[in-house]
Amino acid sequence: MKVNLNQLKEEFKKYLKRKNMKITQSRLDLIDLLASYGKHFEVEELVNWVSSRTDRRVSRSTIYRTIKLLQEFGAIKEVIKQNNRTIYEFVVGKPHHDHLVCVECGRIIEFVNEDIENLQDEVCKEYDFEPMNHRLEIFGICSDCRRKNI
Amino acid sequence: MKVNLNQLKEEFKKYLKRKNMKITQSRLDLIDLLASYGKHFEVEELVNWVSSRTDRRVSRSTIYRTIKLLQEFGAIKEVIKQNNRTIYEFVVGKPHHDHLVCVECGRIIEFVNEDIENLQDEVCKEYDFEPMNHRLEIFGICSDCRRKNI
DNA sequence: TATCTTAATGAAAGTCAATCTCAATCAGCT
DNA sequence: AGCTGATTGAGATTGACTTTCATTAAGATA
Repeated sequence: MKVNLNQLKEEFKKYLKRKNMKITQSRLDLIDLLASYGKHFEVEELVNWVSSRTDRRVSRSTIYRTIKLLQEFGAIKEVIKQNNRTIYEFVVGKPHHDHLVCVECGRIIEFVNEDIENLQDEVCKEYDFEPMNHRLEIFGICSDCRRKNI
Repeated sequence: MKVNLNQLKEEFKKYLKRKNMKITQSRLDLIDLLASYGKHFEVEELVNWVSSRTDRRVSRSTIYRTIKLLQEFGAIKEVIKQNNRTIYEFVVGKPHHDHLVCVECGRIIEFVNEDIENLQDEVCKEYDFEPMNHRLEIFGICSDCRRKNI
């Protein structure tokens, strides 16, 4: 999936201006870093990865703060919440999808299902509820782990 | 929704025996307490509530340990994970359902939708994934809060 | 029923993700 | 270039949850 990073950053700059926030190097760097990380991540994992790079140093505090900001902006999402851990995903350029999570090996399988999305919208209408986002996690055992357990 | 508490406790006793665990007063008490609490709860909330009762004292540790046990047994479920908080529900005697969560007032609306369940099963088959449980949270603004904001 | 073995319990300490504090720094307006 | 207020980083703090370990209780056995 190709993401136009420059375009994304321009939109983020506009977003920051709208909120009277400043366009800082750390914030723009974090977008590059996240885009190049290219997989599901936990914040502490990202903190370690970023601090291991000599070219771009961003503190733990700023990473946490920027993650929150990028979430509001819509570039990343909390996709799995399990065992006091939060797994995020950089979602720019990806269609909405949900996740199968193997409780044995931790494998994460993404799936797209329009029908489920539509049914959710219907439910929301029924309850006069305005959805902002949602998270569907299906926990279970993946095929590999089932084979191993036989 | 009527729950046959005695029957539930008998099943729980069998479950404990199967696992070579002991049938203790605290464990049985917790089932009564949860059944009488009758709403979504957080563990700390439960700890406070239980410790405010003079008739049944159960320690924080035991509550946490028993909550985990009852989850494995299937009597309670983690239904909402948000902001480092976990909201549980006593699910005995209730059909499977999912939740709309108002991010403004915290209201939780339960809904049942067979079609969504069936589609999830199809997705799992497609990926040869054996589902154990799932959680669908739809975050948004409820009708009351939208009215207030106008 | 008394004894014995082992699991369960409670209190307190520990863990860990996440947030907060505050002095120093930087963005960006004038 | 100077000014103002937002941002940053380092470390302290919070809060949910877990672990430790000495004491207690379950429940099997005699």
